Amino acid sequence: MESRIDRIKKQLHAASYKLTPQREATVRVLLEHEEDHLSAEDVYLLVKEKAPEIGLATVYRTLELLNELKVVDKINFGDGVSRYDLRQEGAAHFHHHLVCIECGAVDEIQEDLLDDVEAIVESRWNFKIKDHRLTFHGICSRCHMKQEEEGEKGDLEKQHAE
Amino acid sequence: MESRIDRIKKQLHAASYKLTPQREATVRVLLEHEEDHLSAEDVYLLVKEKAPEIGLATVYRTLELLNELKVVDKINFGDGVSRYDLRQEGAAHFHHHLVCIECGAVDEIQEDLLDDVEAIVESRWNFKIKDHRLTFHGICSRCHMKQEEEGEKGDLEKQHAE
DNA sequence: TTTCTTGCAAAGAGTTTGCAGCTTC
DNA sequence: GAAGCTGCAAACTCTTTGCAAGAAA
Repeated sequence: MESRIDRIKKQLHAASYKLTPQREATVRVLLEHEEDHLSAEDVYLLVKEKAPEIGLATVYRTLELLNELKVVDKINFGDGVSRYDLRQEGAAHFHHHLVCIECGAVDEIQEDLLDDVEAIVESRWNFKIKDHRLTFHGICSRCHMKQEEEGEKGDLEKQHAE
Repeated sequence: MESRIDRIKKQLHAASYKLTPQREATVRVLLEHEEDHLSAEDVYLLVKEKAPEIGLATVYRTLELLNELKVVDKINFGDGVSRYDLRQEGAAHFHHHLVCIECGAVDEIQEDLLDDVEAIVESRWNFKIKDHRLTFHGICSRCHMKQEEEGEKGDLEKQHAE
């Protein structure tokens, strides 16, 4: 069976690039951290564990390359660092993100949800959409629950104080 | 009648900040370029025209301050520069953007359009939305039209060649 | 051989910070 | 005169680039 890395290799070859050991190590790190939103530095440190001789510049160049080939999407959550997110295979659109302003966690939404909105934008603004970025900032379910617990605790303490 | 700058002044005072001449000049530049998406450097150069002695650091500090007070929103379109966008007065949500991948133009969408999507996200992911960022990347109406014209021109040239 | 790729170090770009001096209340 | 604010320069962070050496076709 053809693995994901084989398919990426083919994509590289199709664009006349090679899958060098450094590039392979980088891709493997991305595959192993598909849920995360790693910065170039993050990727570099993880790749270094497998290929200690790799340089940060190579990681940047590889990520840039993968971005060109649309294997990864480069995204910025406003903290001044670019993050690299593996695109779902065959996904028509880039997925969305939920960024928690309490704990910093980043969750993904794979569902598109934007079909209707995009239809409106394309027709009303006569804008041909090629890609999108949608990020919600707010409080994730985990922090939400934690706050409710603390609220109850507070209530209990108040009761004790009475 | 109370002007927009007066209201911003009040907001500053409410948070115990002053509207110094430098801050006022910066705010005025933002008001005069409400349609644009200026970087800190852009703002700096424009403010310099009115207040040549101002320093870049002051502009950064002022923009940071205005961002805190939610007078402006800081946004990043992926070109490695932060841009500062005046928030519509009383707007519940940050507006959306259309970034043209041909000419780089950035247009704004003031309509919310995301109500339904946000309702789904809040209930299905149990995520309390506080803010959002939505940007579409694609071809703006102007470039679109230009391309069609060129297409026609191309067709004509083909006819001549025959 | 020729072309592509790499690691290193240096450079670049954007942003933040330390600090002495200046305002303002 | 205490507190806040400013301009300047230096520092810092993230990213890109030049280049000589190395690997692959």
